[in-house]
Amino acid sequence: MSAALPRRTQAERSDAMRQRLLAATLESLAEDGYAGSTLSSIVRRAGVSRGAQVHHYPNKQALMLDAADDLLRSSYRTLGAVLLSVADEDNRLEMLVQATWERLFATPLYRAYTELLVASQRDAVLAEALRGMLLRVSKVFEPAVEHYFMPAPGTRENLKALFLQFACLLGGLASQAHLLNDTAHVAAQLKLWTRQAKLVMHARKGVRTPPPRPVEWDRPAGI
Amino acid sequence: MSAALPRRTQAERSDAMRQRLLAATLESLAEDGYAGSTLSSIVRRAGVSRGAQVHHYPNKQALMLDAADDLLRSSYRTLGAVLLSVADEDNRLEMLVQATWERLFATPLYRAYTELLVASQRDAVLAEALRGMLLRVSKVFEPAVEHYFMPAPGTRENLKALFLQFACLLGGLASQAHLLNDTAHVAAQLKLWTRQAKLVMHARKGVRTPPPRPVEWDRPAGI
DNA sequence: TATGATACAGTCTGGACTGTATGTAAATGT
DNA sequence: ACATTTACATACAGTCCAGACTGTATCATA
Repeated sequence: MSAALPRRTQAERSDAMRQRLLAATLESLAEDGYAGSTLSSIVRRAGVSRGAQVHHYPNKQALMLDAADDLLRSSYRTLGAVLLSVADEDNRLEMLVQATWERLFATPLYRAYTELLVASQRDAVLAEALRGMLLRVSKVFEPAVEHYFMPAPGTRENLKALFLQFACLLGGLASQAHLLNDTAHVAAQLKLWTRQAKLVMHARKGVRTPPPRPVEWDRPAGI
Repeated sequence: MSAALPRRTQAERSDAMRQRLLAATLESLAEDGYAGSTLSSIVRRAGVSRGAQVHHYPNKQALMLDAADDLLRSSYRTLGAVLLSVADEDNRLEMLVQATWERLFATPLYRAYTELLVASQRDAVLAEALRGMLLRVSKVFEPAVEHYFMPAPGTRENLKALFLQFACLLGGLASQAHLLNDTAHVAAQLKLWTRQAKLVMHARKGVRTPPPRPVEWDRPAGI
């Protein structure tokens, strides 16, 4: 009976299908890795046919590029939520560090990102895409940092460089976390960086409003 | 004529063949990635036949495990050379940081390690092998750190944690270096960490002898 | 030097994957 | 209502890979 299929419009059908495919792709990247994410396994995971995928994405690279875009977009939104969540906190830096780790780096989505990142070492198109997306993310993240924090008086620390260090540290930590049999190492590392950062920066007093951010990134998908 | 083949012993033949296969495997890992390193491509790169590989390694995983062992062993030796090279330097920390980056992390060998690391997320055997090897490396590196450096007076910094941070930072940096179009970022990050580390530690005065290290790791190959 | 063991070479096959080609249903425009 | 476009489904073709298999050369030993 067509009660379960209440006559969707073409755009709705396409969007829903693309969504399912992208979600399945990111899941598959996190679980099975880049090479293990075959088109067959992805459509199986998404519960759709092979034809649906080939209709929306002519080849594997197109699907991966769109998945990367979706991933970065989603991460941006999470980052935004994290930044909002620390807006009125007192120990803002600790909260930011912890939340960034828990909600961004210690997630399946970051594992998917790792796969794309490693694959981008041999795929120039993917590399260029990731470069552009990261640039857009940082273009919004860095003002947010300046919005919330300032160099400690007497220091002239480059906050951008400090947070790039933070990102690299968390990335390296996440990549090797499964080899460190003691999970306390991670907590210790987060504490360590927080302590170091506090030496050269602190939260701006009285700032409780979220930083500005471009609205177009809040839309779930599509340009 | 057998002039070109001066009657090698069996062990010599085997060792030479394994060496060629391992070198080709690590090359292939760095260039073509884990999934791209097929047995066919590896033996082609090594210039040997398919039968040679299957004789020495019953399956792909065995080859990869031995390659990982060879990689870690080689990295250990490089690390040892780096530590020796900074033995009588005045600005020891800067030298150590720079040399570790240039000779360890900014090399094809580290790219091969990255591939193995990512693959180990889905290969429990490989993960366990890497874990054990890393443990052995750190068991030697950490005493060397204590040998060369000490916490700055007044601080009670954990040098082990600090160098784990260093390793994670360099790892993350190396993984994303190809996306940072400005190579100055890397140099800035190395400087930044050096500056931070100097706040809490410094080189031991008068120490010019290399740290102790187990001899068995100096042998080029084999257990 | 005869015999067995080891090292190496080349081929075959079943399976899996990507891209393509063709067929059907649903939605849209007129 | 009907033609056309869009969305999806299924079948197929060509390629590639890992492991198995068979054959040959080289070495060790007695």
